[in-house]
Amino acid sequence: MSDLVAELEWRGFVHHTTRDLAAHLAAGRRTVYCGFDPTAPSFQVGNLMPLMLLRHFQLAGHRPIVLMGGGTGLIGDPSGKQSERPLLSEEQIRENVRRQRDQLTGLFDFDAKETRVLVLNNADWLVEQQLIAFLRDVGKHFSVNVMMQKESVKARLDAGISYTEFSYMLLQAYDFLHLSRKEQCTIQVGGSDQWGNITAGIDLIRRVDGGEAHGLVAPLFTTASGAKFGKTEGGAIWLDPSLTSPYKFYQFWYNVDDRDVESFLKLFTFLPRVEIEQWMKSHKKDPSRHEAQGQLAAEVTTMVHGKDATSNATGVSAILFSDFDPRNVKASVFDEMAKEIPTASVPANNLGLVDALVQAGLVKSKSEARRQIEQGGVYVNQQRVKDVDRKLDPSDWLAGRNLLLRKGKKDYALLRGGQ
RNA sequence: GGUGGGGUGCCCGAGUGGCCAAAGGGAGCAGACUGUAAAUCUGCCGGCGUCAGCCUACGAAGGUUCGAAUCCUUCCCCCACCA
Repeated sequence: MSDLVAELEWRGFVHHTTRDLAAHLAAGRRTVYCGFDPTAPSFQVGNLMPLMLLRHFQLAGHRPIVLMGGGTGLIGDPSGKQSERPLLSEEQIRENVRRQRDQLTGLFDFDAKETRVLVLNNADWLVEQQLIAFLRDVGKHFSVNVMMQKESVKARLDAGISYTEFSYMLLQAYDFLHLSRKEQCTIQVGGSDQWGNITAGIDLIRRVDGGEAHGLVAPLFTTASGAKFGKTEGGAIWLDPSLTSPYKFYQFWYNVDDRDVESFLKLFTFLPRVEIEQWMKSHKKDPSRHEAQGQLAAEVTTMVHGKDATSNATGVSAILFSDFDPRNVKASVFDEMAKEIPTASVPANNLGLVDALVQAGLVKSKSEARRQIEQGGVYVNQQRVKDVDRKLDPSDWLAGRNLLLRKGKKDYALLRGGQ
């Protein structure tokens, strides 16, 4: 386990660490945590990076703690944000915690004897915390002057920051202290914007308990094209299959820029170094085969959604992106598609194509639907349609009740209706 | 508290009485090219529509005017300098 830091460095997880982290890890089994504020009902691919980090620690023989921010989520972390965020309701946070918790199942080993992952919720110790006691026991160890120097605060001095968000750092520091006492946790990991909060915790542990603690932050992630990672046309890519279908999820990874595949394979799969190097070798020889992307997509989809989901996604992808005639597709295959691509039930008769596009969710408004048709971006059963007044008629329904709508190159939806 | 500057579409930003659904850029979408790539080029980019036009929009609310993002009043918020 001594070469964990080297392994993480090679994979690109290390932006910054405390000085003696490697020695600290080499000396024995450690407990490491990462916090996640439940600001959404699901994790998204952006959260995958710290989750992978924790999992690497677990694989290397350390014990990971996933800390759900049921308490800190009520306050709001100013780190990396340019403006004050609205407060989320308590019910919202509770619901988000519940849903995100379920997504951890496939990502960690819950059964290992010594290194079993621990999932905690800081609402359990923060919500009941008494204000006066907190200010006396914790607040006294913080210097406002130092806090003002932290990037998360400094960046907000112009735009403004509420006292609530300003206090966030103390809560996160206190979490670390709490976990170091209750769970002998000595390491905290996170994204690079968490560095200030992590060192705040390390300082607190040293001041209050004279304890030693460490931190590691991953680099801020930017894709080759400069776009924010994890966002596509439709918005964020979620881990929850009801928000982002496994097919869409698979497609997200399959479409990764050539220039990014290598770092993605390192960050988001557990493939060993030699294997990644092999994939990259064949990728460089002929990028057009999309082999590395295919491998990446299969690995990540399997990790998050399981083997069956991956084979469905590859199956549907193979059909949709081949030169196929939907007229020859069997009803059972449409049934498979229906599980993976957006599907809408519509009346069978006399529905206008414009309305169909809206109902299928491929466009936001009728105006946009018309525009897309006029620009040649709309296909009914893979046939381009340029007639804005086109109605769907009985001959459009395949295998009884299926109609494949497409907008642009790769945006599909299935309509079900017909007789 | 005082003085000055400012709040425009997803973001940045021009626009100071009609020609403004609002220049330009970015983002996004579509088309061509291609490898379900990148780069590039072209088009689109508030909603509704029987394509004539209608509705909603330039911090908020009122007002002046035939007519306002543009003028006036009040209010809210931000920035700079001064105290």
